[in-house]
Amino acid sequence: MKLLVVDDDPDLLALVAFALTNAGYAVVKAADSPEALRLFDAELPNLVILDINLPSGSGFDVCRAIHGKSEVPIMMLTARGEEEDLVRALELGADDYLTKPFSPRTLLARVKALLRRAGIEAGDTVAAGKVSLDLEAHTIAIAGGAPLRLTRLETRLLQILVAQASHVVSAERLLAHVWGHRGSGDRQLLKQLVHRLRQKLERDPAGADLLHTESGIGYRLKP
Amino acid sequence: MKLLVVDDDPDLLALVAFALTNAGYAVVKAADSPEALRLFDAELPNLVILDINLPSGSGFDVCRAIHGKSEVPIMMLTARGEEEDLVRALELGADDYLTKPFSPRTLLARVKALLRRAGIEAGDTVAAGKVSLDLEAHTIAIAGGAPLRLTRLETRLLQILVAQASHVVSAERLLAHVWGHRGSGDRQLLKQLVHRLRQKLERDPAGADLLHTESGIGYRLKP
DNA sequence: CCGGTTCGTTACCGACTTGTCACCAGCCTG
DNA sequence: CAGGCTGGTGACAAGTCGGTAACGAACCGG
Repeated sequence: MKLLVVDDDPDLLALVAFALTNAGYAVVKAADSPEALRLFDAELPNLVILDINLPSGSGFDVCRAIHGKSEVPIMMLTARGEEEDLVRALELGADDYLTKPFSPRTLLARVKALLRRAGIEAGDTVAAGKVSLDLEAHTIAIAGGAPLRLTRLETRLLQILVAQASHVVSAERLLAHVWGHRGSGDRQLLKQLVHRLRQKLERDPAGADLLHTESGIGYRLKP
Repeated sequence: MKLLVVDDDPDLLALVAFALTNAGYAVVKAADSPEALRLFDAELPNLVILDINLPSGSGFDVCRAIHGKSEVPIMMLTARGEEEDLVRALELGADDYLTKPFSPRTLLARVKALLRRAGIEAGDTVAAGKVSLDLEAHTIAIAGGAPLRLTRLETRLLQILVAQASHVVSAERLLAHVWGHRGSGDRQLLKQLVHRLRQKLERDPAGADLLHTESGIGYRLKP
């Protein structure tokens, strides 16, 4: 998840970037509007945090330019008592705003909310023991071996199994997570999916006995 | 990229300035020849668009003066049936001309051509590995090879792929970025665009296998 | 107006994915 | 032991996905 932060105040810029980096986001920093636009094109961030008070009042221009070329959500930073600017910014396409001063915690909460509202999900990797599941690339790597390609259903199945690593997950829950509340009695689907997944995993010797059957209950991933 | 437009007709001046601004150029406007020369010195534009019919017939003077002090390309605007003036202007150092009336589209094409010919392209480029994408000229150069011309959609597609180089970009996100459809299921557009882009890239041997398919997920650019 | 380019649309093909059925083996219970 | 349950396996059909070709509309530049 990549964020672009634009502010001409170096201290605030560093503070915001620090807070966001700590929260696990990749942060790109810009200090003026030409740099902001250049970095926006080059990095295509998932969200933009923009100070309304850029030198030469060009915060609006940046907002308009970005909103015109992309649907990326934009969060404006404003000083207290600038309601007019705020309204103008929202008209120009900003999606949320934050009044200075603000706490890093508030910033983080708003950023998360905005990302969720925009339907942009993190889609990172999940790991447990020697298995590492990449939800975005739909691959799994076992003990540092070459990544295996997974299908959509296989990825969903492994997602919950890795998350509950070394705990049994009931067939019901697996069915609900992979297929949604569909044919909840349909064990055959699960049987087949597990079968096919095992075949795929056995191509990597280290992954041969990862998937354990707990008879009458469900399945378990042994990491 | 900064352009100086000189015309004594306020309507035409505004129209031309609007078209060029919309295309992303910075535009400086002048209504008469003293102002033109003053602004030329002050702003040092990359290209001058000059009406031949300035009051007191001084369009030629401006042309000569500018051509004498700089190598900047000059485009003259002429009314129909002023061939003599045209020849004189070209002798005085004008590089191209447009006959009024002209469409904004034509103007833009000629301006771009002139800038390219003069070798002062904007150079708003994004790079990743051996590929270098020029967002303004709509060209891509691979491993230092000759630039390939791209269409608008191809450029937008490559922009996001280059920005996320060697990471998978989901079909959803590509669709959203190129067409603006949020979550629209229209994959056929993407299929076609990728197909056409691959054909174009294969004309450069170094670019033959840049675009990788990640089945069920999206595409990836291997730099 | 003409020729070229760009782009959306439809259609078809092959490969992969997924749902479904059939069958088998093991286990438990009456 | 019969019958029912569970889980594993193979096979097949339907659906989906990606690549390719071809047509045509819209647009642009001359």
